[in-house]
Amino acid sequence: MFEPQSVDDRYNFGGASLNNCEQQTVMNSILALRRGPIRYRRNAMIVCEGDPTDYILLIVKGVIRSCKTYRNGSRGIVAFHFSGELFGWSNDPIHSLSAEAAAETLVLFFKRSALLAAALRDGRIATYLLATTTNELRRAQEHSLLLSRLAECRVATFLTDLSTRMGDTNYLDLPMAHYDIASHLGLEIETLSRSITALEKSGSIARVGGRRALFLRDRASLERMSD
Amino acid sequence: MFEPQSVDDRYNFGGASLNNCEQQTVMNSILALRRGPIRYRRNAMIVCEGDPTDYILLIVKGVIRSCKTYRNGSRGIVAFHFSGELFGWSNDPIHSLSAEAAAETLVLFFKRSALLAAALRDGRIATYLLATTTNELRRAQEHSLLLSRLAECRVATFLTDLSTRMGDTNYLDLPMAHYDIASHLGLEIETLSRSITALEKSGSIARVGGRRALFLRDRASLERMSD
DNA sequence: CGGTATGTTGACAGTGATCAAGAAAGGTGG
DNA sequence: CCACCTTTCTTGATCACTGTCAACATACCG
Repeated sequence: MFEPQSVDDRYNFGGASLNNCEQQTVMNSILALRRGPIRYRRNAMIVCEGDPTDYILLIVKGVIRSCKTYRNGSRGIVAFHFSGELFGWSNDPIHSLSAEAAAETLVLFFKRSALLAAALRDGRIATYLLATTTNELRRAQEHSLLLSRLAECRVATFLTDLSTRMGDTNYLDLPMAHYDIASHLGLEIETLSRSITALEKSGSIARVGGRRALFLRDRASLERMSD
Repeated sequence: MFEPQSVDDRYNFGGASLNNCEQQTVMNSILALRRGPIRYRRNAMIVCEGDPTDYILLIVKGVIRSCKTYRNGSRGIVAFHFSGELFGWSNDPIHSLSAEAAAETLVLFFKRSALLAAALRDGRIATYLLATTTNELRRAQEHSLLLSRLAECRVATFLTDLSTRMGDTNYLDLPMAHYDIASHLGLEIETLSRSITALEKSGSIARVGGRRALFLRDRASLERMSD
């Protein structure tokens, strides 16, 4: 099941509040507990709502959507997670959300109990986990604010945030499907499509090539919509 | 400025993943660092967006709204915080959100640097902070899901959640103004008012007395809307 | 007892959802 | 490499939900 592979310091644990040296030490302590990686194909279920919270995930490569499925089959996407992000920490014994591969994805696993024990022993590990969770919280808060705004603004903000998060070039190759983006933004895909078209017509963005790639032509105007 | 008062174990640090005994120890360590409490009148600004994140807050009594103010003066409310909740932890040097009293409120303060130092020294303290932050994250996630649903459903869910959070009786004296609830739910106050009226007409809730108190007459039907 | 802040109700407009059709991209097998 | 099929995306027409504007009612506060 698990296929170990060499782990080097390419792994970036995004945004902890420790200094680099400490972060390195913490990272090594944590990585010593790893299992995996495992590869998932697009749309594969990685963690299901209701599964025990025995493992924490670290994304090596790809994109995961964290989502909830309603009775009627519709899906709400709480967040996307990218390479280098650690998530799935919980206080409860079972997951309240599913984690699914939004694209081809490679994932490392960490036993929750081992991490917790390490955290109690070494405050730096706990502090590191606290920092990543605090980051995620802030993202969730900003996202909930976003959902009260107009469709075009939600899309513009999503695009600039995504671009920043993925390396800050103005060429943006959307790694997930439109229907995933739409769910995440609380929109239908038709509205998402229309919003993209509107941004294109206003000159803020341009479609590139045949695939779902975009060029952020006027980032300032996109960001102006987000205030 | 700070008016120390006796601190006893009435303070409940809501939802940590430590056992009771450990939680008690941690609580005492944390409380030893307290400053305050300070009293705030309704609508008073406690922390302003952009303020340094030097202090963490513990609500002794009352309700705080965590919110963002836009250029046009409108306000988005990310969350409400109640008695016993600790919040305001951040990775950044400045707050991204304001904290304002949504009702008469009493607050204790903790120096962030002292808490962080204590957390690095004692993994249980860090783990405790991690648990409260994880709770807050989960709430924020569920809230963002809620915002994609119909107005009446948002209101129904808000009411049952609030009732549960405030002690689980079916009499619910709303501690904050309707306009705060509306902002929190991404609605206008007119829509909130209409939704409450609709829930009342359907028999799920009833208004009580002259003040903003409600009786959850059919909790099951309210919860059925939330799936 | 007024005066202000807050909440309710109605009429109408605007945004986004839904339904429907078609176009483009990606994958598969010949 | 092309034909064919499926999945994903785009566009249009219509409808429902919520926002906006306006008037009024009620609670709150000196």
